Amino acid sequence: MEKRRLDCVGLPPGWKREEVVRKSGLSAGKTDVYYISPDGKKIRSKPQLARQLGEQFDLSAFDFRSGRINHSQLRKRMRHDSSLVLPIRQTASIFKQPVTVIHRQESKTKSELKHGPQDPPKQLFWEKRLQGIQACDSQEEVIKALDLPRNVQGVGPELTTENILQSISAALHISSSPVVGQGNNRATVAKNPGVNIDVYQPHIQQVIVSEDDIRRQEVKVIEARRKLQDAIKGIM
Amino acid sequence: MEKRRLDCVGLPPGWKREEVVRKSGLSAGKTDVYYISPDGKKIRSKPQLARQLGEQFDLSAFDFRSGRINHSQLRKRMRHDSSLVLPIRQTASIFKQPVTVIHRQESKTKSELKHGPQDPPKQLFWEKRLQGIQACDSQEEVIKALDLPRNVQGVGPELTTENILQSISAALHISSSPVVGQGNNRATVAKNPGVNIDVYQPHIQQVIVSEDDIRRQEVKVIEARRKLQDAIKGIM
DNA sequence: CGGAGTGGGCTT
DNA sequence: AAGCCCACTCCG
Repeated sequence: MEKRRLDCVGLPPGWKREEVVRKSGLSAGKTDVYYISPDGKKIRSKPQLARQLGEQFDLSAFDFRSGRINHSQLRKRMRHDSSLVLPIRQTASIFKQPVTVIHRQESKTKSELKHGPQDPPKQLFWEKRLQGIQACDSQEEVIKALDLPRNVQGVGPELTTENILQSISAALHISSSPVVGQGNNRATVAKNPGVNIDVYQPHIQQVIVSEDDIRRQEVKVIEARRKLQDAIKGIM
Repeated sequence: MEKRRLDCVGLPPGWKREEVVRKSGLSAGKTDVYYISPDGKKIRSKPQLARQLGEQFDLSAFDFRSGRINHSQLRKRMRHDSSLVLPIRQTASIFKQPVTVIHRQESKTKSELKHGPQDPPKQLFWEKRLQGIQACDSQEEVIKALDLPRNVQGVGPELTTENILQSISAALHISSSPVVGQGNNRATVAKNPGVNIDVYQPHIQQVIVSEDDIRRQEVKVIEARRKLQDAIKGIM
């Protein structure tokens, strides 16, 4: 029998993946997938793989059948919990990676908490968990990240451009109220993020938009619309 | 595991029904129902059962989960179509049974039919399809049919007490106008049911209600109310 | 490869 | 939201 044994992207080095096609019976034509551990042991299911690898590995996003990290799985989970669930960095491999958990300062007493429906506490800087995850198009080409305009400035500890973009995207996606940035300035926030950060706003300073900015944007939009019209005329 | 495999009332002999409770996972506690065909094949859904049994069986009123003929299904259909749908006898099994179809005499021409919204033709004596179906209480004890008062007399061919009761029940249930019985007498109807029967009325002669009848009924009601009051006092 | 047992899309 | 179906997983 011809078998394809290949190193597997989502797994530690040394692991091989194998596909076997069923040749007869009711399930003829279906394939069974299994994995060969570095020491030659045959693994036939995801639970078995998890047992073999141990606690250090997070297989929640690993698709056993395809052998890849399943991004649609990730999206499914996110829908249920907009602030994500676990303080575990989301990556494109199954290695669990340490992440600093920053607890929000709890100023409320228990009796105060009893009144009204309680929102779960929002983690500060949770967008950092998205670090290293990149969008790609249908051909799996990674889409280049945007550059930030000069007047958009991060507020918070060690924020990369990537972090800031993710923070803004998340705010636009999740929030139903205006996205305006942090009211407090950088120095204040640095002193005590737990108190001085507005968790409902992205980690950027408030951006001053001048009349000139608005006018320039209007010109751009009109320009873009004209180009689109021309393009459509060219097609029809 | 302990399984209850039982012969199933609504199905041909030899079929067994089985209930399995889900023990783990997100759906723990839910039950799955399946059926074992006489040759041991496991059937897991109603469409699959229909495929297995073939055209000879009418599962429209069969409730897969409970394994019974579903009378509430029947009622649901009646709401949409007060004269029922198919010229198939409704029984307590899923076997399709032959039934004599009586077409209503069509005196209208096609051009006449074009005007206004058309009611579907009402079948005469369709209540006969209900023959053999009996009400039962929650302990599955069959509820004894009522006796008819002497002044309630059937009008129509070969009507049993059962037919008449069903006809009256159906009229009370379906009709929004007064239920008064047939205007024409028995002899006239017997001559030509298609013409002389009022399909919107039950198959009974009009009942003469005298002043005396009314007075007797009033006494009965007052008596019943007093007894109910006494019973309630006894409880509280 | 079969089949019990569960997940999850789709319908009501 | 609840339930029905189906397809899949995982282990014998």
